[in-house]
Amino acid sequence: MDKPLKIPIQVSADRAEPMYHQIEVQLRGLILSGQLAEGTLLPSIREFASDLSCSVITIRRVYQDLENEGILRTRQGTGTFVAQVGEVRRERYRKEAVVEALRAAVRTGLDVQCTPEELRNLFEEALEQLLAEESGAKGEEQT
Amino acid sequence: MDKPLKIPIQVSADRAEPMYHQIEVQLRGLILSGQLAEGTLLPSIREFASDLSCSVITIRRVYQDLENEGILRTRQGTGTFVAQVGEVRRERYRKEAVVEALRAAVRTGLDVQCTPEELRNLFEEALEQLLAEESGAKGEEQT
DNA sequence: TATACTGTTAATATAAATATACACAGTAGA
DNA sequence: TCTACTGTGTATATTTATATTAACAGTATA
Repeated sequence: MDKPLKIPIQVSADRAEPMYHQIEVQLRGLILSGQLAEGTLLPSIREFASDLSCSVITIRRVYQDLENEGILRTRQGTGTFVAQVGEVRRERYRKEAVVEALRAAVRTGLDVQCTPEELRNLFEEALEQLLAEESGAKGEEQT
Repeated sequence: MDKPLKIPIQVSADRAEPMYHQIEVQLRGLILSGQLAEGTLLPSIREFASDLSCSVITIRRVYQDLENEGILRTRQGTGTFVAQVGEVRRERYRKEAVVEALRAAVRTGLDVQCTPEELRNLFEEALEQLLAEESGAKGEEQT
């Protein structure tokens, strides 16, 4: 049995975003980007909860949510693993949340009578800006 | 003093989306699209509440939220009006909600390691699909 | 001024989201 | 088997979001 590894996740109870959601987003990102390989044993809910200074139940919820999404597999008494999702299904899961968010945004735009052209421009702006922020943040990490 | 007009808004207590939010989205749309002209007197909170079969407080919240956004102006004892926002400011208000939603969507995409190209494609897909749905719904209204 | 409209405020009810503790049950290995 | 680990289920606390009532205060006008 593989040794469970330390998961590089940062959460803060101060943020408005609930703990379980912060964890889900980051863990999902690690899995769908391939940084956590299929079959990887995750920390036990107690160990992970201790690491992140939160309740066992919160981790339990995260594992359960991601299992329902199909990207984790869990067995009582044994542990929780990254599921054996094929490349195709992984792509689908990866896109689902994004598509949902994009649709919500577009819907908002149509509600206030944005034209398609206008929406494309605003999208491009947002994308450029966040890409810039991200590369900026990456650079600062090394400081 | 102008006669307050009937506002064409449809709400449903059955939907998961809260009442106040349904009303806000639609009323904001009517104002920012120019269908409700600047200076227009809106129904009193009691009359509007009666029309929509909801509480006075719910309408009150809507008016207050939109006043905080700067697109309504309200005076105790007199009524609530569409604010005198210039074309420039109206454009800004109109875009704000959309930009926020788009940024959230893009952030989600970057979280799961989408490439910019991929996000552009997904955005275009979502836009096309919702445009199709909308024109479809418009057509059915006449049935 | 009287009255009949406006919006306002405070106190409260209800439901949903978030987070928790603790007792329970399955699994693996000494 | 015993022990020490896994996840599971129940019952509950806490907070936030949503919605409400009823008494209050400003405004316009007959």
